[in-house]
Amino acid sequence: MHTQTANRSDAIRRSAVSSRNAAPVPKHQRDDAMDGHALEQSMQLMGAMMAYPRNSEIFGENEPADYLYKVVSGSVRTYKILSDGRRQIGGFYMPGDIFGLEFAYEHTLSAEAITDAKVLVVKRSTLNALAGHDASIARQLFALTACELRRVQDRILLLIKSAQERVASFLLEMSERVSGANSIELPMSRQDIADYLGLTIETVSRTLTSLECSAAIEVPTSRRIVLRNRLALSRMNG
Amino acid sequence: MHTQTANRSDAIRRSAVSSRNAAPVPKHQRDDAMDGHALEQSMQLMGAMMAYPRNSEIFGENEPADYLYKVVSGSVRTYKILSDGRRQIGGFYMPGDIFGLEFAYEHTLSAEAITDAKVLVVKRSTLNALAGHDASIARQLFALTACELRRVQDRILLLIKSAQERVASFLLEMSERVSGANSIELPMSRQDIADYLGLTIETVSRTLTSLECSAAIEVPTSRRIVLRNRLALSRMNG
DNA sequence: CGATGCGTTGATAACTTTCAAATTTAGTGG
DNA sequence: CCACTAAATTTGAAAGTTATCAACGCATCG
Repeated sequence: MHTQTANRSDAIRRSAVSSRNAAPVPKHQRDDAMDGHALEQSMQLMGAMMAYPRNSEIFGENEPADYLYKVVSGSVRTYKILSDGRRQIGGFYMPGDIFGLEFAYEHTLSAEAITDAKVLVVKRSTLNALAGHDASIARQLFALTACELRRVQDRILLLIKSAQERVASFLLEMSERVSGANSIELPMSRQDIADYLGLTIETVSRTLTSLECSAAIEVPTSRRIVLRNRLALSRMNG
Repeated sequence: MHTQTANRSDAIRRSAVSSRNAAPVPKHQRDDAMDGHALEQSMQLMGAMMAYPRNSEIFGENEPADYLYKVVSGSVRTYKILSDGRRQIGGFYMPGDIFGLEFAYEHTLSAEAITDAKVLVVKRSTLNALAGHDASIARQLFALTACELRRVQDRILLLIKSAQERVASFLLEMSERVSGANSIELPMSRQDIADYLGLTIETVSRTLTSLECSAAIEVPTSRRIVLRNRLALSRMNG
């Protein structure tokens, strides 16, 4: 089923690159990237730590994609502004996630800090050179790319579904990525969520209310969401 | 479904023989990788030419992604069946196009011949080995991947738009890819188009009718479409 | 305070799907 | 080659979903 694949790819990405992240990664999910933390260590070693204030730009569309980025703290969104003014969010990145991996010579998206964020920045050419010497780094870069592609494909599957399915999928995805626990602290606004899911903020808000009424979730504050009935949410994923 | 695998290994053995008769490659496919035809030539040389009848499976989801495929004649669709029975089409591939480039160890999509098709099949490991020796091949593989990723991202942008915008975009895309001319012969059914755009066949049909009424296109037969007003179609793209 | 930004809620309109039926096209056997 | 059946496409009417427009509540911050 669809949820399965989404969760799986997330887990792979996180297991490959994240270890300072508090959330423990179940063992079976590690098997996909067995060659340890070579990439992570390299990034720590060669990377520059940068601090970005809330809503500041990390890179812009059409800039050369010379760097790879790893979120250390805070969170990040990538996005694109369409000619009609609408904004499509490409993805959200949490501590441990790697972004900027667009596999082209220029960025096709812009990136901004959602909250104040610390980001490790590494020159791509450096990593490529390392990959030439260390096959485990090459494998991890390959695995990251495969994950990114799968993530984008999963989003396509998401976008052909109903509003309720999209929101439910989003909550499950965030739960996996932020903590794995039932209580989620969302770093992003309703508008961010709407632009990610291809909905309006009103529809997102109404859908959350409706999920709350059906006892699938609780919304103590607008940024905190508690999953009360995961099974019900999963069933909505088609 | 399973005959294919048997045929495949058969054909691979007599690979060098059958790869002589190559179809001309559309120009746009070349533009993406400037370092000549190294990759193309390698595929011709090392690939096995396979013939797939209409609607037959080329590979299935979850099979190991050991091969790369290049359409020589006919056309191909990749797709995924969702748990609710809906089908999402991942992409259409025309002569000259390369598919199966999913950048993971297993296919995440299935592939079928839309029409009777001839396909050049090359072992991925062979290409990787070649890429190790010939940087131009490596560059072309990289460029292909970047292209594929961008195509998927563009589709996300498509899926958040209205039915009219999706159909208009689809027609312009097909025009680019099939011939560049205004008259398009579509190899795929309305259902294929609908599953590609995340719409129903009725909506696709109605939208085409409406575009015809507004004189943007002509539909002499259901499979042939003539673009009468590209500008109008482009404007719909947002 | 009053202003401002964010989120929620309501009413209505626009759009897309669904279900049903008519029409055209394609394939098959006589 | 025609007739016939099956499949694909188009069209219509009704229902369902989401967007739009407008108003309201609720925090935060000068």
